[in-house]
Amino acid sequence: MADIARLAGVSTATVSRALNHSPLVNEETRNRILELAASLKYSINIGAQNLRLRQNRTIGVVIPFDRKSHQHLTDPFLLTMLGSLADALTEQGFDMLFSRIATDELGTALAAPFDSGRVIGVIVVGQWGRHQELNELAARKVPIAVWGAQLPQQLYCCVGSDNVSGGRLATEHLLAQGRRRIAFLGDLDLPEPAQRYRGYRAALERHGIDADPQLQVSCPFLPSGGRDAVTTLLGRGVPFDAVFACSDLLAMTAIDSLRAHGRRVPEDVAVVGYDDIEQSSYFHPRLTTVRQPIGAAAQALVAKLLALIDGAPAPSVELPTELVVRASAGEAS
Amino acid sequence: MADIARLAGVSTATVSRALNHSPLVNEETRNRILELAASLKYSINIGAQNLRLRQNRTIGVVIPFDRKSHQHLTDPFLLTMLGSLADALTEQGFDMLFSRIATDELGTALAAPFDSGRVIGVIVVGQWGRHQELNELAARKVPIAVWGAQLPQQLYCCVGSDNVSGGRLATEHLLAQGRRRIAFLGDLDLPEPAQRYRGYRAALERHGIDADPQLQVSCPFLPSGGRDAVTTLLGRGVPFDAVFACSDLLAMTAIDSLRAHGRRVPEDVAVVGYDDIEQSSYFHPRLTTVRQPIGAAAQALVAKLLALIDGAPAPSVELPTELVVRASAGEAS
DNA sequence: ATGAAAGCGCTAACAG
DNA sequence: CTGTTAGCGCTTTCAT
Repeated sequence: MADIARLAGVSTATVSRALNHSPLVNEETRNRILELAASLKYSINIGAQNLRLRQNRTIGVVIPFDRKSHQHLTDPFLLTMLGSLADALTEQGFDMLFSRIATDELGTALAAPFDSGRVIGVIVVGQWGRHQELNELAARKVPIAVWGAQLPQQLYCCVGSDNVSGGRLATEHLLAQGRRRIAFLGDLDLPEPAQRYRGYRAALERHGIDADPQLQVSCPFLPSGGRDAVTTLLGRGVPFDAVFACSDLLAMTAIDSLRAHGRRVPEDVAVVGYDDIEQSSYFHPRLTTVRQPIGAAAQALVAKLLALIDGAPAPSVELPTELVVRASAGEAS
Repeated sequence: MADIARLAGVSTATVSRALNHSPLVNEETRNRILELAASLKYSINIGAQNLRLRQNRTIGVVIPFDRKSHQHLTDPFLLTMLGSLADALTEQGFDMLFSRIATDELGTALAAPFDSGRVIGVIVVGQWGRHQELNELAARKVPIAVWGAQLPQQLYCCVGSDNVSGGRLATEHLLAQGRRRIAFLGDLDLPEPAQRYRGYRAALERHGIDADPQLQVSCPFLPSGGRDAVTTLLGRGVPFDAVFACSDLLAMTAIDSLRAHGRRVPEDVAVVGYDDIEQSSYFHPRLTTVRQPIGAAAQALVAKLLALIDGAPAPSVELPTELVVRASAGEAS
């Protein structure tokens, strides 16, 4: 900027004003400065500007990972969420600082980019069993919006889908297809699968069916999850004619594995997934699944976070959930 | 920092030194300051620090989008690349500033985060037909590493796979399966598909087969691409017994569409994809595809960019390409 | 071992 | 309309 001031024969203050399109500066001068800046490919140093203005238009996005298992980021649901968040943020004129943090460091590392002034708020995808740490951040007034499940005593703003009714929807559909031995795939230690399980239980109960604990198998949201779950299920020797998986990734890998074991889908085993990622529409058989509106979720997360940053209240929301009937669980009922 | 200085009864200079673990400061004083900082959840303002130190550890990552078609970021290949870049960057201790830019603005907008000092280098995923603009940036000494195809007169550092041999590999495999009418799906206006097409042509030629232009269909890397291509192909009424698609996304949506049209894969039509995204291994039929090592690619992009930033030379590289034989094109030959 | 002071690149009173 | 000056939060000589 000093260079430009010298070349234009004015003070840096004038250059600053011109660059910011202040009406105070003479049009001729402004044009001269603007041309000069363009020809030098000069662009205001945002860091210095932020420092001076005490502002910032960068939002942190964190997708945690589990140190033990989840080395790489490959779950299509998470990836799609990331893409949608990028789109939503771009649309609002914010930059996205993306980072991955190990779940066991969430408590300390999550707020670092905020405390150090790099971002003005953080979006976290998933609770990862760190409800308490997230609550502490919210209590500290760190602007934070989390994708996940609503929990009791939740201080932080949470955006999620209606997991209980999602679980109910999926199970009711399977029951309507005449299935009675419905396996449940998902990690009950995580809030979202736990709520979906409640919906699953409720639906069974409504039909007078006892839930068989042998049909519930815990598995992480990983590609190996569906495969391992099927192996476990088969190993237990319990009969089952349907599977409700807590994510489409799990559903797809389970289907692949069932097929490898000679079970036809949906004839022998009907499968319902959760998420409705794009791939579900061209997977074979096309996946029947509980739709989570990812695009809307990303928009909501951004909107909530911006509200929080503005000091406005941002109550948690549960996005409506919807069953998308395709082929993997038999025809529409 | 001023607060801490006051509370600790020292100057900000000492606080700064203590926080940076300078050996110059008395151990007792340092501990007092460190504790104070921890209890206040204080963390150095990175913006100010960067300004003063004239440094920065943020890298820009850009995934362009085509204004006309590609509204949202859903291609699993791109998403996986993004995830891998995030992992590679995190591993090296760099932050990632992610942005989406319309292809028609690449020339001007790509360097903005660099010129404004927000990032010290940029990774661009895909050339998007903007070879010239990318060259100009490189000529301007903007540190930039691009995922794409090597082209004549390329000034920028490019990391890509060996597309010609990839195309050859895929086609040879199909030929070895006895297929002779091989459709090619991909946009020849883009450098990578164009190179893969050269490999395709070379393989056909080696077997004394004339390439039928009716078998080449242009389609963008979108979910609708494979479907539309199949419709076009069927509409042309030309017989075909195989498809080589320029991405797994295209291959999968093409397979879905073929199935909808009553064609069995691989019996009636053998299909080979390109990329080897994770989903290919649990798609049905499991996809035979040309593997692009995405993780290695991300590592290479980061390494190249860091070299460039250090002022070191960073020659372009072509990563080796490999055929992964699964089920969508028949048994292994 | 610590403090005073200057300055990184920018903007906003305040004068003129 | 434009220049002077102070200061955003930090680090680093240079003194002491």
